[in-house]
Amino acid sequence: MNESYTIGQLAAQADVPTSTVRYYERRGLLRCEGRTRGNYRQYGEATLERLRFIRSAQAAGFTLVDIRSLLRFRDGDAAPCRQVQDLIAARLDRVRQELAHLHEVERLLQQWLRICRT
Amino acid sequence: MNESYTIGQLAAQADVPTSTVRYYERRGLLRCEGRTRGNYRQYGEATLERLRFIRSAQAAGFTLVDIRSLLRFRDGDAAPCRQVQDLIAARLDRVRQELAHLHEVERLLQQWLRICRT
DNA sequence: GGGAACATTGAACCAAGGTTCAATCTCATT
DNA sequence: AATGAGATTGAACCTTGGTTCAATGTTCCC
Repeated sequence: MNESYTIGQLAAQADVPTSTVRYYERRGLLRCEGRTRGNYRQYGEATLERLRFIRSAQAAGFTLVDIRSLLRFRDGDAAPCRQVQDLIAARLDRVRQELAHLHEVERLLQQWLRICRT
Repeated sequence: MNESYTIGQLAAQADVPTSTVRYYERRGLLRCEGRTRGNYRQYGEATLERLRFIRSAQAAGFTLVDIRSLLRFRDGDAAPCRQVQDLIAARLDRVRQELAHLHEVERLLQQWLRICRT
């Protein structure tokens, strides 16, 4: 029913500190949808969704700069998607490299542990 | 034949900038084995090996602080190894968590890519 | 209307792992 | 001896993703 959140409510819904929400605003990832008489930020559902998207993109390892690009695509319905595909494909590549590297590291650490136990 | 490297030679052998070698010294990971008349740092094989060890431990994801502990063990032949085992085991745990997370991310990105291509 | 809880701002600060700078000195080669 | 490459130092700066601070203003509930 409630059409609008304060920054604290928004932050709580997305499980983020309010300081982080302001930080994202500084970085151009979020904007508040309005201000109250007392100059408090006001947000709606769309921004909550946007904030959750940011967090999942971060969890997928995108930088805030890349996330800004992802969001620009998400905003401009007419964008060619090509750039976004490239971003995602590049990230997927990196993830696969990291996976390979971590498998190597796992092997190495197991070996160190065996050596260390003797 | 050459028993001794300058900082630049050492750095080149390990493929690290000289600034990084000095930084490791500041952080207590390396010490130079002597100084020339002109106050240039002098290093031997042991330090080169040590530097290479630092780089591989970093590649395995240890922080410089943890590497300092690993090195302390490596230095003191009599140390109980227990601490080092714990460090390695902890890192191995983290690596396995990261692997699981990255597999999840890989799945997610593939899905995004499929969506994006439609 | 009073007090707690929450919001505002810009600026400074943090961790990690380095890099860059300025001014000066040393080393190897010609 | 001169020149250029490489070394010395401490201090300041960088990036990324935030957090903390101080001083002040607003809202909500009793």
